[in-house]
Amino acid sequence: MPQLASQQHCATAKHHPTQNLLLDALSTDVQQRLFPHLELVEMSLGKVLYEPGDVMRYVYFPTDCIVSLLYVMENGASAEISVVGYEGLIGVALFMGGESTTSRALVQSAGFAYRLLGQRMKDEFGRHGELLHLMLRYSQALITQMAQTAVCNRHHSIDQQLCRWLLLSLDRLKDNHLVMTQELIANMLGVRREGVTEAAGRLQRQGVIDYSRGHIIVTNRPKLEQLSCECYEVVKAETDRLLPLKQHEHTCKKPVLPN
Amino acid sequence: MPQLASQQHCATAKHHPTQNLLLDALSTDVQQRLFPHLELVEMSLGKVLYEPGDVMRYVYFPTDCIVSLLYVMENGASAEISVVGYEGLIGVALFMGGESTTSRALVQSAGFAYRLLGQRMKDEFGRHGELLHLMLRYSQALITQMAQTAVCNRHHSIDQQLCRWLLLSLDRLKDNHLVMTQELIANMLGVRREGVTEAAGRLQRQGVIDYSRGHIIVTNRPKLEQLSCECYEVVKAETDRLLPLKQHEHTCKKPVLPN
DNA sequence: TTAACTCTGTGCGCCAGCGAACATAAAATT
DNA sequence: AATTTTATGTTCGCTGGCGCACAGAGTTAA
Repeated sequence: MPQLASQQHCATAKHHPTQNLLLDALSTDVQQRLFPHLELVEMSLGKVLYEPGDVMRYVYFPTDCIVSLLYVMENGASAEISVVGYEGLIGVALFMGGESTTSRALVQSAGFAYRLLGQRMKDEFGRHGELLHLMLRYSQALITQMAQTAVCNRHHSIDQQLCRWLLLSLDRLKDNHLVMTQELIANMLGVRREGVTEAAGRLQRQGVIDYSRGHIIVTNRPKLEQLSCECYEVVKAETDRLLPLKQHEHTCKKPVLPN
Repeated sequence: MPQLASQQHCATAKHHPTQNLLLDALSTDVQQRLFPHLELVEMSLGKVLYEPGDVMRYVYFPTDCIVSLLYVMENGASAEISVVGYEGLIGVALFMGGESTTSRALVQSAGFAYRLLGQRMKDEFGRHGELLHLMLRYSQALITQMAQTAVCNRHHSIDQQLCRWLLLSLDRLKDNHLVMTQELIANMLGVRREGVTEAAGRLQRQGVIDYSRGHIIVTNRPKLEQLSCECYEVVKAETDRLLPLKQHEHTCKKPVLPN
């Protein structure tokens, strides 16, 4: 009964490594070697994957969660450096060689991820480099995102940055629905909560988003993109260039996508 | 006459690849394969190594110049993402796999660098990976610098940022003397020229620096470090951790170094 | 139902940094 | 020596974002 088997497969395949774009982009050869070593883990909101200086043991490949890399200053204030979802991985420091970073990795939107022992990944690098080259390209995309975050922090208004941030998050979610308080967004952007309240209020009045108590729904994505600064588009374009694998429509995504 | 030979060596070795810390850190084995392919090039102030999107052919290993990686926005405003001197290289995108970046590389302080054809570098990667691993570690240090730039742009005053910037530049120079107009510093920091004038004035009055028409001399480095935000120290500490090779005192450097 | 708590809204005074306009002063050019 | 160019200094009004304080309003717990 292949039909039933298939169904069963579908059931267990509610989670599958290929839901992560990087894992999906690998050749079946590499996949077959690697996938047996992947471990599905639940990523609950607020979970800390690593703290600054922690020696990382695993790299994480999100399937449907979002993780923020953020830096926490001495006085406790914080700023998000970059954001990672099903298109990427957490833990580049493991193969970059540093083993740890100065930032903290925090689950920003709950879901799941596959994790892989750092050593296994390095072992695979030795084989013939396909995995390594993919990881490096992803790293460059991440670098681009960090660079643009720096630019955005310097030059753009909270309103623009909120738009950028919403778009980045949206791209990593299945639908237009974001579970996130203004307080948390403020932490990510490194601004006051009140600033986010005002910016969000303006977006609401313009009919771009709908929100209440920790739930944000984007109702007009084209407008959101228009209101955002160039930073979102720069990062997106460069990421697409570096990792031309995004065809794979994540799930039932984007009822309101342009182009 | 080894004495004379040594002298002569010194003369031609006014420029030598090992003046770059990364090249210096390689095993003699790798050095012997690589150095013959290095080409000494002059890096004049304002020279552009690459523009956003340019396909890079060479990687550059500075010996005594400083290069800024900066992003130029649609409206022409700019922001420095990171800064590279004799401790690093320009062109990580070449081996990361992207071949190009969204940023521009601009010579900020004139001097020299050795350049290497990208393909040669990749060829060496295949041999046994020592070069690759070093490059990756450096890349992570660069990532740290970018991340911290983002944080700094968000949270710190122009005064603090100027201190950070001066320290970063100073670390890459032979002496305490910086050739740089306030206008250019403003471009790097992504702020107004007037803002830099005021901040520099305050530093001058505090006896930390001495400047006039494009020349800045740091007279009290400890004070400068004290006035800087944490960002400088974070980057420095992490870079030292990732690349423990800096022993090699560049030249006649740091008459006013603490610790 | 009441009470405690969490999330959002709003108003205040404050200040860093902006943009613009202009002043001085030190090179560089003639 | 006179003139132009380049670098720095200063002022002024404006505004975005900050810190603070507090007021609803929705949610959860008792």
